[in-house]
Amino acid sequence: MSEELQTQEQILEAAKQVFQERGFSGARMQEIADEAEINKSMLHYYFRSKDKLFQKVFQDSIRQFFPEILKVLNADLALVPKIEKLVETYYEMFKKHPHLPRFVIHEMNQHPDRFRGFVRKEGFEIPERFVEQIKTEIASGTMRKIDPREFIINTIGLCVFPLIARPMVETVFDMSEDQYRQFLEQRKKELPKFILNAVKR
Amino acid sequence: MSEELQTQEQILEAAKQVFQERGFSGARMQEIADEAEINKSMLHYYFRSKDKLFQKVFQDSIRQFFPEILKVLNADLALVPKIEKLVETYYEMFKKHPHLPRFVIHEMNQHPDRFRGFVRKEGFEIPERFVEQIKTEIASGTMRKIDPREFIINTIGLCVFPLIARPMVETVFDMSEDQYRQFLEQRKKELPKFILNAVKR
DNA sequence: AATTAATTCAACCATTTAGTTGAATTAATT
DNA sequence: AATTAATTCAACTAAATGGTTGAATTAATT
Repeated sequence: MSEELQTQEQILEAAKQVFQERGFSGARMQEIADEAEINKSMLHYYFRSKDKLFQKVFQDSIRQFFPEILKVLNADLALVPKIEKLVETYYEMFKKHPHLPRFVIHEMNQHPDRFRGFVRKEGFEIPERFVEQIKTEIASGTMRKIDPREFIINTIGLCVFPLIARPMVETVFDMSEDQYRQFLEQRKKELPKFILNAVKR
Repeated sequence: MSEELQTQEQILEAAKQVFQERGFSGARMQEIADEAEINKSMLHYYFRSKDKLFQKVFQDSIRQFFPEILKVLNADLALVPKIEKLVETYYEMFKKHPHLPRFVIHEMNQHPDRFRGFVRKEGFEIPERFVEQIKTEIASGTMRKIDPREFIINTIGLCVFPLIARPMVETVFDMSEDQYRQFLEQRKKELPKFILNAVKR
């Protein structure tokens, strides 16, 4: 009894790591079991099947990914500090979960309907307040006219892309691991400038 | 003999489709054979193994992806028409190969060293001329100061992200397939403005 | 037409992998 | 201490999947 929570947590942690790194079809139950330092049959004892376990991990991943970003987007902050905080948030999240964004992107494309259904069910609010904020900024002339959806997608894309395309970035610009990390640090300061300049009047 | 090229081409076309959609680990040799309307053993007759076939498809995909973009980046064009052409090129490529960008991103992250080696071996030139162009623009004061690498990554990221994150875009903004396509069309005009504005002085 | 070479495929094999089971162990309860 | 319930695992099964083979067919060459 005392072990239950710990074991389950251990499994989920291991499953998260393996699934996020290799994707559903690339993941092996044995590898998850090894990672969790338990027997393979425990996975089925706790989660019934690979698919069920994956589902749980995927949903947890989305719950980790979306609300944190949406919270910042909808926060009660002026545009400039909001963008700065958003970039910061993304890069902190990446440090802890380097495979998370690519994992979500890959798997939601494998099962778009399942993804859609889950997001709907979970009731993640659209970044409504942020859309309103953008409209207000445009109306008051502090921001040039732009479709708020474009702005949001651009902002998130700019945060995510260098993370999921890491091997390309390192290869094309001939960076070592360390130079890449350094590049990201520099980027944390530069990116808000880029985004804000793009919508300045 | 007369069939050889046709069959091989058929296999490659089918393999490209299946691998790009499902990834290496998600792809099944049987599905590729079905798609190519041939027997499964033909795959091995022509390509020896799943890995060899995948390698070929992956390399062809990169050959399709990189040089076309690099050609535009390094072209002898002023900044404004160059960015416009780049966006146009990306969106045309996506229409023909909707899974290509995500496929390359996913697989290069699964085997970054293999990717690195291949890009090196293939000798894709870094976008040197474009880097020079950016430096010149900055020096002459037509562009604000920015690390050319940042600018290039931002530009490509902005092109690619809404394509690979399609289910998210459709879900968050509650779009139908058709609305998404329409959104991309609109975006083709808006994106160059965003990029150019971001680096305007 | 006969011979040779290239091409195709149904049936098969070997390995991997998800999933099961029942006995053994451990923990909780009486 | 005895009983009951929860937990763990080694060994197993069933199915999926990559890969092979050899005979049959088709095409090219003489």
